Amino acid sequence: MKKAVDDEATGHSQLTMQVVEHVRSLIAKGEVHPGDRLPPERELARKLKISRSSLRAGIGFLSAMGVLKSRHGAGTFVSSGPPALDSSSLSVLGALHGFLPWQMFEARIVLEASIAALAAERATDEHIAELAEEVAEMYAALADPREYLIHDVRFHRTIARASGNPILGALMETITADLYRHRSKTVQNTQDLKESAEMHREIYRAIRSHNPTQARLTMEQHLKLASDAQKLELDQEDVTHSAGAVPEKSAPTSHQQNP
Amino acid sequence: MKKAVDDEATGHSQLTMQVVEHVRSLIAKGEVHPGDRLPPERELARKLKISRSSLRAGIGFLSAMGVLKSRHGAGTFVSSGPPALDSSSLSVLGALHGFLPWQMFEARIVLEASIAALAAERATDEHIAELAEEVAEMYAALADPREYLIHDVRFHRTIARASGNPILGALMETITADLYRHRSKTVQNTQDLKESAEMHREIYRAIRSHNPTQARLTMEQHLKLASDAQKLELDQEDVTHSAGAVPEKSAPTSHQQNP
DNA sequence: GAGTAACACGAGGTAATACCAGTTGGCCGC
DNA sequence: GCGGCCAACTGGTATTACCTCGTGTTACTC
Repeated sequence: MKKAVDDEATGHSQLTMQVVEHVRSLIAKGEVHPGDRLPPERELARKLKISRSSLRAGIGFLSAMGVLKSRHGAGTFVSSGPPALDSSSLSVLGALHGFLPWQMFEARIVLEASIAALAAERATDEHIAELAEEVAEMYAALADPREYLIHDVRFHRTIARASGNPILGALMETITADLYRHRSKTVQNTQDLKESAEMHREIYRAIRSHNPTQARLTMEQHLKLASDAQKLELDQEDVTHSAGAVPEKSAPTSHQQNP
Repeated sequence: MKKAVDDEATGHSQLTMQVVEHVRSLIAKGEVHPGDRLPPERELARKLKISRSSLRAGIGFLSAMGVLKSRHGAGTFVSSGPPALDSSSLSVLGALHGFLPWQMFEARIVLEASIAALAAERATDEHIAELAEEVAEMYAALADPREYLIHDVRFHRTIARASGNPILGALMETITADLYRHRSKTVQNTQDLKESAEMHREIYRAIRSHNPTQARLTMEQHLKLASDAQKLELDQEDVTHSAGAVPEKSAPTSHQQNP
């Protein structure tokens, strides 16, 4: 009997897919939930009647796309949190096809603007209340950039949830996860944070009044500013790293992170 | 209150990442191009001073995200064609988090509409000429659904290229690839195709006249219709497959995503 | 001589096994 | 009772052997 759900020319071997199918059904049947630990590899391999190597191939596949996470010595766990592809997906794909930073930013803006518009249409009172809370916390954390960032992220995630479309949310997570890798080193000054908080408040208001157009616009505006700030960081990093390798204002044509 | 903002300890083992890095640099340095064949596993393993198992873990990782494709007996190849994540990524992720078909369609509409808008801003004369050609071929293939589909896909891909943002293009490819899996069985009748061709022509005209708003609107309109048609197919498939198992319960768990 | 069938070699796929390296928690000694 | 140590888990890596599939070559047939 072949359940072969997904043949396709992808070339993934059958056993690997069998593992994927099994894990999928485990979750679909509610036997394991996000955050749960899977049975140990040796045991699972015995149960599936395959070797541990093959099982590991399947587990590798799933963790490559962010569905599973293995912790050495502890076990293999189902990812919790918002759905998202593995952060390195885009990064590697980008290295292949030469994605440029501005394209990354633009993709994020496009996605989040549309998400904000959807959220303005569909947000429930609970969502709006959550957003209000996060905005408040942002104002309260103006002096603590690390704390601010937490609520910043939560704000955007809440909007994604309010949009009612987890797929768009997942794509957003995938992109931002890649973007945040460069960040978190340099912290913004209080000045910038205040400005940022105000923009978040505007976005919140647009969503609260269920005005998609306004939500889209303010979100675009917000992210454009944020992007510019981050681009500066990137350039500085570049200068710091290459230390005179390339003169200023070098062609941004090869800006991918490259050790 | 926990400081949840994911640590994103991806958990990918070092050796796996070493392989990823190596392949990445191979491509970055232009030593291999899309479509090329990589050295055999045994040889690569020797060169990287790691075991074949570990190498295979890395290769599995890369092919899981659609960067490499292994063909049994032939070798391992770098993916060619437009950049895209592996089609099964979204499929598996969707199975886990319960993505619904309409969300898939909506995500596609959002993406392609934005892409069309960008394309209207940036399309070069060459792009526009290509689009014109594809539209013409669509009209010429009204009687041959299979041929029509080819040019349909090409039309959308050309727009993605014209948008100047390969990242958005990759996301689009990822979603549509998943969507097309259900399709291609049932072919549309000539009636529908004619209508479809006309809409493509309208999109083309909006892009040619560099009118982003119009391009976005017509693209949205087009995809909305296409989605409706495909939803019907899906429903029929459902009925066919489950044969009266669950008649109308197409949405078991409305969009929940966070426990 | 042209076409085709069989073969051999090289590639990835799977398996079995041993051992390495973090995690965890219970047990023992102070 | 408390703290540190050790043992039994866990996943991670390495080694080896063998299977299956592609592909190019060779040899046989017509």
